[in-house]
This record gives sequence, C-alpha cells and structure tokens, in this order.
Amino acid sequence: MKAELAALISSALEQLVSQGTLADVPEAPPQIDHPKDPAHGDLSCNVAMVMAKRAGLAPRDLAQQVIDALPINALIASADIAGPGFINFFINPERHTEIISRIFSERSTFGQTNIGEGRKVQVEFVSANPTGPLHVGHGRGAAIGDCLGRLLDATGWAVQREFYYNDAGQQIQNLALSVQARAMGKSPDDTDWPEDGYQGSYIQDVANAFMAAETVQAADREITASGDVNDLDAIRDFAVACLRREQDQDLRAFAVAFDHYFLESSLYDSGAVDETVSTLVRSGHTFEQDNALWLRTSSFGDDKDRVMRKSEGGYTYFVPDVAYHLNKWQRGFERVINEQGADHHSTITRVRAGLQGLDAGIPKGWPEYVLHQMVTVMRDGTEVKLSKRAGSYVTLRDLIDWVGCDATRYFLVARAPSSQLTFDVDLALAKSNENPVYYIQYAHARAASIRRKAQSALGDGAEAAGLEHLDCLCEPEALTLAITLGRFPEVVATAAERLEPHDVANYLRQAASDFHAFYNAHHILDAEPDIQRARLALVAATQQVIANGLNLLGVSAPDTM
RNA sequence: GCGGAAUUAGCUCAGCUGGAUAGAGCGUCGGUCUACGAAACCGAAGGUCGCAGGUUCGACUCCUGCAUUCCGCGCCA
Repeated sequence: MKAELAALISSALEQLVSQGTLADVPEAPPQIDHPKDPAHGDLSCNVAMVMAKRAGLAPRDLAQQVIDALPINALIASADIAGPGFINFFINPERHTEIISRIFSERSTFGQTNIGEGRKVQVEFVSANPTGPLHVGHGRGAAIGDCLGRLLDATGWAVQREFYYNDAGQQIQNLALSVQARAMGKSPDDTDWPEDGYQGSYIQDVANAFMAAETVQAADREITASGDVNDLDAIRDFAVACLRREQDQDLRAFAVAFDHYFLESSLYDSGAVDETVSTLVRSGHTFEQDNALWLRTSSFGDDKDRVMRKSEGGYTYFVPDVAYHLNKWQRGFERVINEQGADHHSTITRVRAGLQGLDAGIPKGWPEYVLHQMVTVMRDGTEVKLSKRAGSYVTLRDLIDWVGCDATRYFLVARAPSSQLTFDVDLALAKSNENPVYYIQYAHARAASIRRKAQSALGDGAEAAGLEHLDCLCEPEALTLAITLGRFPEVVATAAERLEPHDVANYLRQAASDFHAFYNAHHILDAEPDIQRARLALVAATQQVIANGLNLLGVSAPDTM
C-alpha cells in the first residue's frame, strides 16, 4: 500500500516537472509514514516540505500542486494538507480489509518475506563455557539470539544457529580442580581450595556423580566416570559432559535449539590456530616484544596492540577467536551475527582486527554483533542476587521455575538489547492484566473461543463466507484492527533488518489491544449474518497474526487458558 | 584516565534511524458484565525527553561539551 502510494506521488512529481513547476524529481522515493494521530489520515508524506526550497514555493502551496497532479486511482479516498506542509492521505476503507483475505490464504506464512533470498547467515549465541549453569544473562542471550534466528528465517535467510564453547582452556582446568577438591571432601573455606575455583553447590553434585561412576549423555558426547579421584583428565571430561548436559536441559526447557556446537579444542586439533598465527606473521601485522608475539590491532582501530602468544608460549584467548571466525568465513556465511553480553564488547575490535590482518578479503564490519546489557532480577521489591545452586548468580533455570518458559522468554526479549533490563518476577508471575504475556495470549485464546462457538453454531464455511462481506467492516475499531494486522509483515521485516526482536513484542501488545477494543465495542456472533461472518473473518485473521507473532518470539499461543 | 552503552511520566520501558499536540503498560483516581472469555474495555490525572550550546523548514532523534549510572580496559577467558 505504501509502495502504491509512493508510485502515485512519484508520478505526480514527474507531472510537475513536465509542467515546469519543479526542476527535477528527487532521486530517493518519497518518504511515507504512518501518522500517530488518526486525524492525520492513514498515510502521510513530507515531500512538499523537503522540495519546497528548491522549488521556490511555500511548502503548503507545493503540497496542493502535488495533490492536484495525482493520477486518478482507486487507493486514495481524500488528501489533505496539514501543519507545515504534510500531505495526509485517507485510504479507501475496503483497501484496509483486503488484508484479511491475504491472511486467510497465507496462514502461518503471513508476515514472511524473501529479503534474504536464501543467503547464508549464522547466528552465534549463548556460547557459555561448560563451567556452570546458565545464568540470566545467558537467558537473555538465548531469548534474543533465538528470536533473531526466527526473524531472519522469516525474512528468507538460510539460518544456522551455532553454540561455541571453550572445552580446553584455563577455566576448564579450574572446573576440574574444583570438582576434584570436592571429591576429596574439601570446601571453599579450606586453605587448600584451588585458587579461582568454582564454589557453587553444583560442583559437589558433579563430584558425587563422578565418584559414583555415573554415565552422562550430553548433546554431543557420552562419558562414563572412572571414579578415580586422582585422574584429573577423567574428572575434566566428566565435568564438562555434566555441565553441557545441564545447559542442554535448560535450553530445551527454554525452547531453544542449536544446529551446531563448535568446540574450541577443534581449532587446536585441526591446526587452524597455528595456521592463523603464521598467516598473520606472514602478512606483516605482528611483531615480537618482551619475548611475546603481538598483533598490531592498533592499525585496525584498537586503542593499543594486543599480545597473541604469551612469553610462556600459550596463545591469548582472542587468537582462537580469530581462527574461529576465519573458519566461519570459510564456511560461506555472507553474514555472521554474534549475540553476546555487552561485557565482551572489547573483543569486537580485536576479532575484526585479526580478520583484517589475515588479508582474506573479509569485509571490515564482518561479523556483526548484537550486544545485550545486564539483567537484574527483582522480587518482592528487592534485587535477587543469589542462587542456591550457582552460588553467586541467578540462573535461567531459577527464572523458568519461577515464572515459566513463556513469561521468561517474553520479558527477556521485550526490551531493546541495548537497554539494561530489570526482570520483575512478581510482574511476570501475575496472571492478570498486569502481565503483558497473558494479555497477548488472552487475546489469542479469546479469539479461539469465539471461533469454537461459531463453529458449533454455524458449522464450517462461515469465516470464508465473511471474506465476501468485508465491506461490512466499517466501524473505526474494526478498521483500526485491520490496519494493524496489515502492518505485520513490515514489522517483521524491520525487526529483522534492525536486529531488534522487541519490535515484535511491542507490535503484539498493540495488536492484542486493538483486538480487545474491537471485541468490547462490537458483538460478533450476535449480529446480522453478513456482518457476523465478516467480523468472524476478522477474528480468525487476528488469531492467525497473533499466533504468527508469538511464534517469532518462541512464546506459545494457547487456545484456552 | 580511555573506550562502549545508557539517561524519556511515581515505576518499567517504546519512540518506526529528522516530522505534526512525545506514547504504552503498571501504579493512582473514576466508570463498564442478564449477550461471544471482565486475565477485558472506556475515561482522567501525571513530562523542562539529564544539562548547555550547535546544525535546519522542523531535534527525544544528528554534532560538540558537561553531569550521572552501568560495563569493559591482563602476556585472564
């Protein structure tokens, strides 16, 4: 509809050029907006204000000339000039309700577009090291990353979801030592407790399982414990498997699935890390100093150079990161989107610098990053900081246990990633109008309920029959709702383009609100047959759009509550 | 000190990348169920968009400076 109007306006501008009123047509298509105030029409255009200066006309005069030059068409009911020179367009009402027929034919695919044209994109998210349970920050990353995957999928990209984890470094060594210490009956208060050891009570559980020689099955491995407290390698393998399994279970409970798990150790095993280092040395972007090997990251925008190989011989963490991202590039991803906590933002410059240093033709802004800010959890008006299980932080599992998967997902994804998030447990728990999740789900359930009643009273075909009577939908509440439904594909496309899933959450609240308002203003089943069927079609379309939107968030759309 | 993010109603947050009188939910106050789900709806009050400049037809949005908060700043990951 926007595009159609834009074409009409362009044609009017060309007409003015041929009359000599304007010198030339602007290169960009005219900008068209949805006004906030319904009195300002359905769509508005600012072209007269933008062009006024060059045309040597007052904006309002130019606006009038544009309106006069518009071709005859079936789209526009009327056009006004308002404010400093806006042109406000009122669309013929039947154009608003045609969308209902489209929703009927596209069903669960309504809202999808093919902007991505099947090109490959990878979304890497969560990527927690297997040293403890997932915490709320990981939960936010899981919700945002999964939703980004769904959005990119819905806009025609070929999406791979990847989870990267460190299974070989110092943190894993600390984990193994902590489990061993627990297995030997030590506690964090003891003087010989490992330095930087993990203190949560889950370490004791892992130690007990190891000593009992249990077998664990994680997504990508199965390990049976040896029970030998002196075998640190066995303890390490077992502990990693245990915590991987626990993270898998948390993610499954959170309705998040990955296509691929990538192990940091594989980069060492395959020689990719050494190869990356020698490529960087060959490219001339490195130097030796203080018995260490440095990368000149400062020539790629970093504020200082970084050590790649420490004087003791080991690599710093960002070297495998560079090798990892080279691997992603070689796998053919046109785009890679890394979803991470904002506390890791300093790695962005280093990874990109390393990739540039490889001279492999990788674009400067590749990969892309979505960073989320911290999450604090509030309950009973105070901040919750401790989890029994993990010790120092609230876990994702805690949240799911308290408020359920749907509410957890909704709350973690409903705010812009760049905003710090306060998770209000009491609000998420409320089964009332205070809770936006239930508000939206309630709209869906209410629509489903009406359709069940219609089905038993009228049988099949009533909704489809309504498509023949959409001109009966003339009340403001019905038209407002239909217009909102029609915006859905644009909302999905914009959210995917901007990598901001919260747009979808906000849209759903609006759609639910418009539906509730329509419901309260007009009877659906108790109406004249033609009107009844038309309204029923609108209800069915609404249910479909809300279901499609909730699906993008990974939140369920219940028929009854 | 340097870098990143943020600052909008009592609280939690949107604000479509520069548009019209800055919006929503919660909370507060007042109304709506003998009809399809009241987990809903309708209305009211509530603002110096952190501060000060600048850019232009027009700034919450862009630029500069300042203030405050959070996060980073290791030959840790």
